[in-house]
Amino acid sequence: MATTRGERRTRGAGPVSAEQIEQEAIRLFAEKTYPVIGMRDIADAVGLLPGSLYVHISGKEDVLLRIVEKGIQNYLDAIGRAADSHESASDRLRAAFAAHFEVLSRTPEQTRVAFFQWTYLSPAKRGRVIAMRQRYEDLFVDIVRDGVRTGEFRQLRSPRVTVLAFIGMLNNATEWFHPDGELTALEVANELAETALRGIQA
Amino acid sequence: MATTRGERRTRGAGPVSAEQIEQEAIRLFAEKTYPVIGMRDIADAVGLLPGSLYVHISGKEDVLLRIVEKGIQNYLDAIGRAADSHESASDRLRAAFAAHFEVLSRTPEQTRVAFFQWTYLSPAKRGRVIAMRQRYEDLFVDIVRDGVRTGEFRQLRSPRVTVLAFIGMLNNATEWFHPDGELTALEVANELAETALRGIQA
DNA sequence: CCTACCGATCGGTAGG
DNA sequence: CCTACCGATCGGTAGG
Repeated sequence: MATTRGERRTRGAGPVSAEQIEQEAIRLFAEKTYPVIGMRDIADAVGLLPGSLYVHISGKEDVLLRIVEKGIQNYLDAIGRAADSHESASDRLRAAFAAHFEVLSRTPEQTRVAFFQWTYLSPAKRGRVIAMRQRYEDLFVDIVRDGVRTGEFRQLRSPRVTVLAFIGMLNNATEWFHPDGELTALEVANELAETALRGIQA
Repeated sequence: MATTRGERRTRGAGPVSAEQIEQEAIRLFAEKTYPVIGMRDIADAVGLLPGSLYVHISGKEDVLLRIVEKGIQNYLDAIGRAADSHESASDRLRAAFAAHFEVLSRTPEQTRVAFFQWTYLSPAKRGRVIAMRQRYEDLFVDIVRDGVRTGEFRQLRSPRVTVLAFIGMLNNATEWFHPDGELTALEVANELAETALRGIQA
């Protein structure tokens, strides 16, 4: 029941920064989830005593908020670039899938926290996160609607449900994709984009 | 920060059963997740004092285990029947999607707990759950492999990745599907099965 | 950045 | 099923 806490960092390894605290928090939250990680676990990981964390951060929830916001922003940036080109809807969807897996392979732990643990934020802090998630969803909605409009994609009975299914597929890949697995991020992205596109092309 | 606890049940509404405790726990875990729900919350919901819960249950984790195991079993039963017929692989995949959404629409909260909160079980109790999840996955793997073997589906570069994507799509639907939404469970299942099948058919 | 500590809350139990 | 309570742990702070 009691978690064995890791050893303290060796002293003299330099002063601790808020950035380092976030990095260790990402690792711990991704491994065990936010509510079961204590400030004492984070303190152990960076080699401070619990109270000393508050020199660098303002509170536990604030650490989570920063991790989540930056984590989603990584996806908005990468997929935003992919969705912005003047290529066909098919090529933009392919590029969006590739961008998604590229970010996932670069930040797998932060992705787990950002996609699945933002729900632990108090209502007051959720607003911006929900808006960011909406923008992320809209990037895909726009591509699919575009393709349907130009006739590149077939008339879907419910474009929204289809997009939610695609996004769910991508989000859930966080649970099984390993950056150092048999297939590279690009290979997995291409495989899934191929199936998704065949599924909706006219 | 502090959760306002619900009121106690009116006394005299009959004795409490383990079944009722599980039902309230499903509701609360689905709403807020296992670690942030206290035994005091569950006690309030069923109208007992915290200590009295232990007349009916042996511990918090045991309640979670039962919810998770029954929750997954619902899917194994329904999808197992769908996957067992002598129809084509396409029809069996369609039936499996329909069965999935039928169970989801019947037990949305238990699904949320079973699919996403089994990770809070201690390693000792995870074994059976992981085995059940594997059987669930294999039901889909078998259908897809079958279809590829008979030439009904195209040669996939990675059948496993494709199946994981389909399952991820279904699992993630737990987050957006509403039983009383615009589309029925069967309509959503058909829409997604259509796209998935077009994606992999030869 | 540490020492020392706060009030609150946790899952669970003894004894009736 | 309640009364009364246990030891452990939680996020966070005062004062240096």
